[in-house]
Amino acid sequence: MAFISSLTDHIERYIKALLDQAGQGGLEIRRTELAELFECVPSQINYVLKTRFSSERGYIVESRRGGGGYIRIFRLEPQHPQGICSWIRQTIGESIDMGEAEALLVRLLDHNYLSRKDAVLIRSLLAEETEQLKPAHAGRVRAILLRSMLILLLQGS
Amino acid sequence: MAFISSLTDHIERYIKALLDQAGQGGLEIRRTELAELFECVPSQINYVLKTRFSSERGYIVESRRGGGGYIRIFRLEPQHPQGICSWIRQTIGESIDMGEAEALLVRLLDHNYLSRKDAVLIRSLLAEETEQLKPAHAGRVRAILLRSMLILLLQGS
DNA sequence: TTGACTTTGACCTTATTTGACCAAAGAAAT
DNA sequence: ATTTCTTTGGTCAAATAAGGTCAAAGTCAA
Repeated sequence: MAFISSLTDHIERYIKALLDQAGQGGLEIRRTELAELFECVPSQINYVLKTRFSSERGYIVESRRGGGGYIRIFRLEPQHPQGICSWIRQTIGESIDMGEAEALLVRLLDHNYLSRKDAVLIRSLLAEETEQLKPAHAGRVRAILLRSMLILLLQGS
Repeated sequence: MAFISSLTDHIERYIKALLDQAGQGGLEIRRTELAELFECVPSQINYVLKTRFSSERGYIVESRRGGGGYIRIFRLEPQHPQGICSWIRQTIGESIDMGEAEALLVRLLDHNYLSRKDAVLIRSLLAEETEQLKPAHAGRVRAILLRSMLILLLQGS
């Protein structure tokens, strides 16, 4: 951890300032332009994106190659207090059984992060999609499914 | 947000706007005229049709050469007797690759079943959760995930 | 002096744009 | 009826324009 600002820190701050201006809808940049602005190699930009704008940190990055290529950066506004989403990611982990999943749903329901209707739907989708899987595999699929559905509901529009 | 747009993107938007106006019945264009309008070579139009108006994305394109030649474009409504969710289940099936998934998302976006933000989130979750899986397995997980997320959004509260 | 973080560069993948050449369908001429 | 333009649209591959990956080399604090 450097005390003085590294190039990476500067680029990070620059992008975050742009995001502040951009508001909703996200921000679009060209990798080469940004690299020229900071007089660095283009792959430096990828490093900044990977280390500072990861989904764990609440960002989504999409990009396209070729003519008309771009990099888009979206900041997920935490509309629910504290880091509920990172807590969910932590709690679910690699694999989760039905009992743990149920307990998690109940907690989210209790705290009104989830509507009753959505909880019912999630239960039935979890059951439907894992019923024919071998238990060990079912746990991993359940984790992926539950994590994605919850994050989608909590962050989506 | 000022979208970066390639020529292809502009032509795509132009055709989609024409289709919106045209309603049922489809739309007829002259390849050469369109090419002149956008000051490009005629084969550019074929490229746009191939990449943006594929049957995977829900379009039908027919054409005829010679004097009085034309290109007709029809947009298909996603339709299933049991409703959009059944249509989605059927379309996704047991396994789906990223290209098919993207086509489905674009199609739902085109028909306003999905918000832009939700589409971005879904894309990112699909990528994140399948990136370390072997391709064959990734396809099945992607199918499960995409199906669940879409149904959750379309049926939920 | 080691370990984590950063910086660089060589090489790779993908999307778009262009142009030369091909094929079909109607129109005109024989 | 058949052949020969003329008018369209189709195909494909090369050139161009992005962005991605990965590992080696460099830095810096503990």
